[in-house]
Amino acid sequence: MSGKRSLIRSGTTVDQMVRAIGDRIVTGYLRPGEKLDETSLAARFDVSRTPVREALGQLSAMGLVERRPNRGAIVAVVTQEHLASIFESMAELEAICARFSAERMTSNERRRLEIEHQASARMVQLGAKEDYEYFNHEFHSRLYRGAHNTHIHDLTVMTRSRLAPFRRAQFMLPGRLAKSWQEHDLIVTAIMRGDSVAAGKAARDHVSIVSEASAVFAADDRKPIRRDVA
Amino acid sequence: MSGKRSLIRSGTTVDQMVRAIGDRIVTGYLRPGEKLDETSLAARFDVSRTPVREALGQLSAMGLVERRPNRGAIVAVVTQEHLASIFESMAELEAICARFSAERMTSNERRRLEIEHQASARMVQLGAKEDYEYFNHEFHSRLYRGAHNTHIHDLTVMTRSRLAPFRRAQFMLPGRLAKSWQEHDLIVTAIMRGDSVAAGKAARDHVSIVSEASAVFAADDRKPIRRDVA
DNA sequence: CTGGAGGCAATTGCATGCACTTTTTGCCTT
DNA sequence: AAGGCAAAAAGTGCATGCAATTGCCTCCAG
Repeated sequence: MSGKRSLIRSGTTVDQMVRAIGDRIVTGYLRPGEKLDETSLAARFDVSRTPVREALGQLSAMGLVERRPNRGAIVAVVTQEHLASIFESMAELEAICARFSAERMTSNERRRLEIEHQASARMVQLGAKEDYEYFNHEFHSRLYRGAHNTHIHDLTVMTRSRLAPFRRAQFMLPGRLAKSWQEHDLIVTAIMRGDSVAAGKAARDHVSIVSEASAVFAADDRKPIRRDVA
Repeated sequence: MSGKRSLIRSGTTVDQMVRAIGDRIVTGYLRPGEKLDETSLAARFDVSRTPVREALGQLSAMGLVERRPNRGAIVAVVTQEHLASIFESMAELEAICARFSAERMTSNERRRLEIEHQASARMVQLGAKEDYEYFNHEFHSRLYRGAHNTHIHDLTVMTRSRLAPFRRAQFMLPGRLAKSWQEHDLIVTAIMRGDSVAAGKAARDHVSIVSEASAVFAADDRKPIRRDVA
């Protein structure tokens, strides 16, 4: 190989591959079921097959990629049933995070949560889906961190990444933006008054609704269209 | 390299390495902090460095191994704080599994759970720690499966494997065996009568107690003794 | 036309080689 | 004797090569 691959940020080549391929899966650019050819990927990213292979192995360990011995790797394909189980897990995990957050967030964390949440109200008014999506992501991350439990945090983030391809389109549903904000509001209120039970319930309900909203789109998502790899 | 490595069961070489190294970590044969030298491991298992590298990468993705770029891999070392967070997560996960189990187990599953649980009472009477440990493991696995949620199952099993090195010695504590059985009994009873709330609480409490029991030994566990790799 | 056997191309799996980074060792200076 | 520096040793990271497996295509028999 020749030219030093530029762009893509630091870390070892393997890490870059994990991020690069993982991103493409999580963002839905690579569809479930799509073939991940080592040679093409290597060529596409201008590296040898070795780091690509290692990356695929790690992604497989994370559940984003499915590997059939001697038969190549594909983007993990989840059955409707498995997807439901992930969503349900997500609801429970978020409930735990919210519950712990209500009990453990520092006053600083509570303040920030409230402020950012209020700020996101503006995005709703403007109907700025993209921006709200960002706020939404941040909002949930705050809950995960606010639980002050590293392992739960990791599990939750991991689970969220597995859902990412399926929940992307959720804010396309009319009125979903405002509803989402109101659901967040319930969570925030509960957390602010330290009501862990209410916070947990609100968070669980929130995810359940997202789950249903996403199910609408999941139906469309089962044509593993073959597109150029990258 | 020469002789076909025999023994260790099938799958690709990488999978074998993942299992072999993972087992040694989970069973405590390799201690947290211990260096995992690619070359030695490769020599020990009579394979080249490549599959060992891939295995280490996957184990790292699973959290069992820690990888410092250019500086080798070590068995993941968890701080007392992180360990506590894993135990706490475990308690929550088990609570979820027990709760779902109470709601969803088939009558067959309930029957088997009860039967095996009663059978394990005999191990307690005999003080057969090893045997009880096996029953214990099975018991919890039943709960995980009984939840009828693949993803929760996976998360829970994963989390359990991370705790394995630290909870090995729990049954060494005098009287722990009988106490453990009684705690199981609470869980079983609640599940049998479909009381999900009680089942969840009983499971959470059970793990919390194990957590404390293990903490006693965790203190001893911080001499990352260097022993021969395998 | 269907089903299957055989061979070929494509792709994976593992081994090896080389470059680069980190760590160690031994010498020199203060 | 302690500290620092430099060169060597060790070990990781990636590329490449080769054997083995799979999947496909063709061709032939029924």
